[in-house]
Formats: sequence, structure tokens, C-alpha cells
Amino acid sequence: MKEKIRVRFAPSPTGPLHIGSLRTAFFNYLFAKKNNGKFILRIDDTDKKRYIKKSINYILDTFKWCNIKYNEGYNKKGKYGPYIQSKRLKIYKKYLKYLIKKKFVYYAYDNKKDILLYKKKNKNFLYNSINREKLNNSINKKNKKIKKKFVIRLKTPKNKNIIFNDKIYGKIKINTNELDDKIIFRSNNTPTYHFANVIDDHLMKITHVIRGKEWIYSTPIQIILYNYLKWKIPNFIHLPLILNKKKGKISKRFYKKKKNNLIIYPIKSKYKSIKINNSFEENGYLPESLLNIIFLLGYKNINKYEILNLKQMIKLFSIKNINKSNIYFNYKKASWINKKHIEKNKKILKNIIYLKLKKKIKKKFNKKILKKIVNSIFNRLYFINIKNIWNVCYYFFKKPKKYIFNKKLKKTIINNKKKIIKFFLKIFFLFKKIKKNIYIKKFFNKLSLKNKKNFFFKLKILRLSIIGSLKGIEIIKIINFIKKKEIIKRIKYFIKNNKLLFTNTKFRKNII
RNA sequence: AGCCCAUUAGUCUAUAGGUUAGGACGUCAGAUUUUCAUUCUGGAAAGAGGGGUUCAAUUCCCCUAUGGGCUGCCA
Repeated sequence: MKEKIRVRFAPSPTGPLHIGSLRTAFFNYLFAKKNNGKFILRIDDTDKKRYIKKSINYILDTFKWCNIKYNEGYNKKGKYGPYIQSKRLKIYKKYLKYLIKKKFVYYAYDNKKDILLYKKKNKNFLYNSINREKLNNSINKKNKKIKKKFVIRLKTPKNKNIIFNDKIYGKIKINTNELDDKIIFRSNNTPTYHFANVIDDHLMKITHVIRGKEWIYSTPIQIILYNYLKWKIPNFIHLPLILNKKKGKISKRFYKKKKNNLIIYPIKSKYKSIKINNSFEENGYLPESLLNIIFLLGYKNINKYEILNLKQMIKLFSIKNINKSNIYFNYKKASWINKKHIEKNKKILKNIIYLKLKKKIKKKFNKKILKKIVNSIFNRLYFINIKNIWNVCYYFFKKPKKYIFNKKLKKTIINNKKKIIKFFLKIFFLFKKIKKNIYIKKFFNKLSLKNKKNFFFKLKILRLSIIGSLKGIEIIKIINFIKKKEIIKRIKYFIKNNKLLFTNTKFRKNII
């Protein structure tokens, strides 16, 4: 009978979860889904010093936002609980006793300062089989005469090659002489990660350990523990890391230290203790497209289709297709992927955009026109957040303060002042006398037949005067969506505020 | 400093020893759209360097370089 696949994501609550960890969680989820297995969420909170309140909540919020569901774990019922390590002390102690009895571990009474000194003297100092006897501070039995604090360290064997087969990296060989006798139990009566992790993974019947590559070097320590306990060693799958350009792996600490605007966190935080100044959510990324982006990172996508929904990702997922090398995040590709997902969800998103705009405008605005505006700006949105929505359509709601154009256009304007003013006057005439848009279209059509180049230029000027920029939706739509009075106002304002362009023109006075 | 891992265009990736080294994003140019955006067409752009093995190496081996990880009573 085939063994039931069980995987776990085991974050430590030391701050918010970034995309690197989200990717680890997601790949665990995908692996479980793909293989009809179970996905477990365990909280590895053995480090009390670095504990940050509400970290767990942030993780749960992120899972919810992304639609990642776990079968067992924190806040859920399950056979193998509790799923939070700080509540499992009794269990750890039981196995610790066994290890002490078998002399696989030992008490160490060193001063921290002494060890630091050794390390200063010799950079490559290791607290291992070679040194532990020299130091003379370590013993197999608890020494009741010494009142000093002690820790419990793992006995690493002398000069043994530990070999394991990583599902991504292949055969990895590490000699035990390169390993420290890791502390597995602290002086404050708590287990460290390595110990708690092995116990829990075994008791929770984890079959595949999928985690970041930074763990590869500590895998042999865990294997030694598995061997001492005579337990079956799970499959190891180490994922390559996502890097910041030239700044090392993405980490909470890095993000704190250097004020940078790189987006690495999925969602915004509801909690005071979790401070995030930028997130994918706030930047208008859709949950599914963030998963798609993460999925594609360092992934051999044999299928040529890159825009995938959750179902498709589950179908396509395979450990074999994960690459080995480090990954640099490409935000431009990410925004393209997001745009494609936006296009896929047109109906729902249009309504959301409409509501967001309505909220932003505050004033009463014609509903029909607002809906039309949403329709016509939709295909130029890369992100669904008010900042980006506003950037694409602000000009419908307020007159321009600045006019952005290039030197070439400036020259052409100066050379053709009279023509432009004439053109504006014609438009005023049309707007005042004829209210129907059909006639305006006809007028444009006539103009376009006369001289195309000239006409293009005139349209650019018209656009510039109305919206202050050369970029925007179709000019006819702009005219349709803004009230005629307002357009006239704006053109006049344009001429007034660009005296340098329109000096000494008779018509200028006429207009103003 | 030691150990572990990686290295194909700016970024992600294809090639299971034999290809004009393919694709995606980006970038540049052109076409369509009366202007903008979309869309379409096309261009530039890569095997880190040096040795082997082989009839043949991007692919296998070694060295160097570069990048990353680990060397915490952090996880």
C-alpha cells in the first residue's frame, strides 16, 4: 500500500511572512493537493526572544487571501496536535530522556564567553567530537554539584559522511567533522528547532519535508537525530531561494534594516505589532496572480501557457520541474502576469473598480458615464488599486495643473499658433451650437480628410489642453465623458497658462 | 576562513552529447487604431573563464572566477 503523503509548513512567528516563505507554503500545498495528501500548518515557536505578536494571524490572513487551505494544524482539529511547539514540551522531554539515557547527547557547562573566545582565536572552531573532550566541560550525566547553567548538545559522530538524496539537488554529502554538536535543549528548558522539528515531523507522520534551501546544511544534524531515535528519515526537498539583487536572500531582517520599496510581503497588516509599508495587495495584485507569479519563479513551465489559475497550477505542479539555481524576482513580468489575470476577471473587477472610483470622487457623478469610463480604462490597468486606477483616469475629474509634453511638440505649437487657435475656436463654436456628439465626429472626420499630419497634431494639442498629458483614452471618448462647458473652460485655461506658446496672437485675446 | 550548492540574453526558463541555442517578460523598430492603450509583425540580446574526455560538449569531469547558503542557547 502506498504511504499517504503528508507535508507541513512550519513558520516561526517572528514577523510577517514574505513571498519566499509564501512560496514554500504554496509548494507544500500544491504537492499535497497533487498527490491527494494532507497539508499541515505547524507553528515553530521555540524561540521566545524573537517572538512577535500577531505573526500567526498575519500568516493566517495571507493564507485566506491567497485561498490556501490546510487540512490540519494550528487552530484546527487533528490527531497529532497540539500544532504549536510551545505546547509540546512534555513530548520533547520524553524523547530527550531517551537520548540522555542512550548517551547520544550530553550536558555542556561552558560559558558563552569562552566559546566566543575560542572562535576568535580560531575562525574555524567547531564544538564537535574533536573539541568537546578538550574543553572538558561536557559530561554524560547531569552534575548536581555544579550549579552552573547547562545546555544539552547532540553528539555528532567522528568523521562520518552523511549522505542524503534531495529531490531537487540530488546527492548531498557532508562530513560530520564539519558539523557542530548542536544545542538541542536550551538552558531555559526549551528545545531548539532541530530537535523539536525532528520529533514533530516524525510524530505528525510527515513524509516530505519541503523547505527553503537555507536548511540544506542542517539536514545532516537532523538525520543524525533520526538515526539515534531509529526513526524513518523523511524525503527532503529543498527549494532555491529568492534573492534581492546583490543583497542576499529575502528576509524579514533585511527588509527592516534597509529602507527599500521592494514589495516582498503579500498583504497589508491589520496589526500594530506587524509593520509593513508595502505589499502586493496594496499594490493592486490579485491573489491568484500572486500565486501564479510565485509558481513560475524558478520553475520549468513545459506548458507554454504562463497564465494559470489555481486548478491548472495543481495539475501542472511537479517537484521535478523546480530548478536549482537562485532566483531574482522580475517585477515587470509580475505586473504583466497581473494584467493578464485582471483581463480574465473582467466582470467582477469592473464592479470593484467602479466602487473604488466612486469612493475616491466623493462628489456626485453621473453613474452611466462613470461606468463608461471604467469600461474604457479597463484594458490599461496593470493593478487593481485606487492609485493606479486614478492614474489612468484622474483627468475626467479634475482639470490639469501641469502640461506634460516634449520639445518637438512645443516647437510645432509655436510655429502653428494661429492654426491651433482657429481650431479651438471652431471647437467652441461646435460645442456651443451643436450638442450632439454625432456632429463632432463628423467634424473630426472632415478635418481628417484634409490633411492627416496636421490633423494628428491638432488632436494631440486638443488632448494636451483637456487632460494635460499626451497619454489617455480615445479623444472622442474624453470629449463624450466630460461636460462641454468644462472642456471649454479647460482649453481656455490651457491658453491662459501657456502664455509663452501663444504670445501676440489676436485670437488669444478673443478666447480669453 | 572552512564547508555545501548554483552558473544559458537585463530577468525566468527549453535543450535528457549532434539545433541556424528555442520560448516568456522587458527593450528597440515597424504596421493597424483619425490621437493614446491594446493587438500584430520584426530586430538586438546568452552558454562565466580555462583545461580535459569524445569524431562531436551548453550538456560529462577538473580547476579558477562569480553568486548564494550555513558555520547562533535564530528558525
